[in-house]
Amino acid sequence: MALRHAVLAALLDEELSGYQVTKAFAAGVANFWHALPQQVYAELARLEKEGLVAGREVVQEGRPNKRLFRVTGEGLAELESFASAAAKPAFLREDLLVQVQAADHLDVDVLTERLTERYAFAEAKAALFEEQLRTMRGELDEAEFLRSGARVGPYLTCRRGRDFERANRDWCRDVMEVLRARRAAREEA
Amino acid sequence: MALRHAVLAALLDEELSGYQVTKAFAAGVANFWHALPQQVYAELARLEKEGLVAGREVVQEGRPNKRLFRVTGEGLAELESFASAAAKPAFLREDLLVQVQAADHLDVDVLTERLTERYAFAEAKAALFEEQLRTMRGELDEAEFLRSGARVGPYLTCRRGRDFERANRDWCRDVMEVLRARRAAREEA
DNA sequence: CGTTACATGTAATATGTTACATGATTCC
DNA sequence: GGAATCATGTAACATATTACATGTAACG
Repeated sequence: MALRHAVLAALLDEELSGYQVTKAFAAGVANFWHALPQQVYAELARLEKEGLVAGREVVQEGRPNKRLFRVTGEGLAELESFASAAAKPAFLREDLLVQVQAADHLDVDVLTERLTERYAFAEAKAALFEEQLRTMRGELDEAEFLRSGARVGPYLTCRRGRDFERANRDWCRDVMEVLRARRAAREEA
Repeated sequence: MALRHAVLAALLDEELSGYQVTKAFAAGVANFWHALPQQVYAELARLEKEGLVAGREVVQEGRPNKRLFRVTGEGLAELESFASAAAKPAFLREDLLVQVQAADHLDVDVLTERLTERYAFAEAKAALFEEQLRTMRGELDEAEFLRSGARVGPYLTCRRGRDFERANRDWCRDVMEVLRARRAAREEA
């Protein structure tokens, strides 16, 4: 049970609907956790039943009504106890790394396609995170924001996401270069 | 179904027992995939039934007998078709990021403990990967190995693992410094 | 007039985790 | 004498994915 904590953390600073939490998991939060809409809705229902979040109906016109959730005192206590326990080590799962692991047995052109796609994806995601960071900073420069900004948690995790995607991008570039050079060497021989 | 491809990729360059594959998933392979022994044994059984790997019994004295597995032609074809399809984007799951996301609502000392633990873990893992890289390179320097080494796939994925853990380590250090400075500023006021 | 965004779920299936089970050998 | 390594699983439970279901409104 750990999705619950990711959901609680996402709801800490603002009231959000299930739909918005879902969006967060598809974008920013996805940087450290991943979940499908169905899981988010199910988890919110469970959290509400257990009193860790409280929902309120918001009637809308022109679009479906929604329910906004906020973290309760009990929810915050749950997060505190979660933070007291040792974190499980990270858990990375990347198809592309499996494919590169097998690189010596696979077609270079096919792999290069995959690496090119991932390069573009990483670049786009890094840019998105960078924009979110700019928005959070507002008018302050980074050092000043980190010193005196109201909330730095989401900023620090977002920065990790940006750097992660930058590293992915650079790695894709390097791997493509290595595969290209090895092919050139083979063709010479 | 993707664990199967991670297992196949791990078996590409050498014949391994289920136990050894398990060890690989606990160490190096864990850098891009993660699985418990039970899953590995179950997956190997399934792969063998489907003809993607072939196992052979090795009788041992002083220790239990074992079965060594190698990838078959069909197994390699399966990997090729896996590489032809677009890779799913990475999938990161890190408790500590959830905890830092909530940093502004949690106790700094508790979080610092978590960050210190993770810092040490990342450092140790990066060192382990570095050692594996040295072993793979042998006497060659990196550039030469990448140009002319027999198999570079495992090297390239291991390098990504090393850099990932180095980035984690640096991030932990930076986050602790930010939290420390903010507390100092608060205590002054 | 087709697609995307908004908004929320259920049901069936696949995958992953936890607990349990066994038993010899080597290292501290 | 106790823990770790070698070696392989089964069974029960929890979590995640895929497919399906519904309906309005804004955007191009």
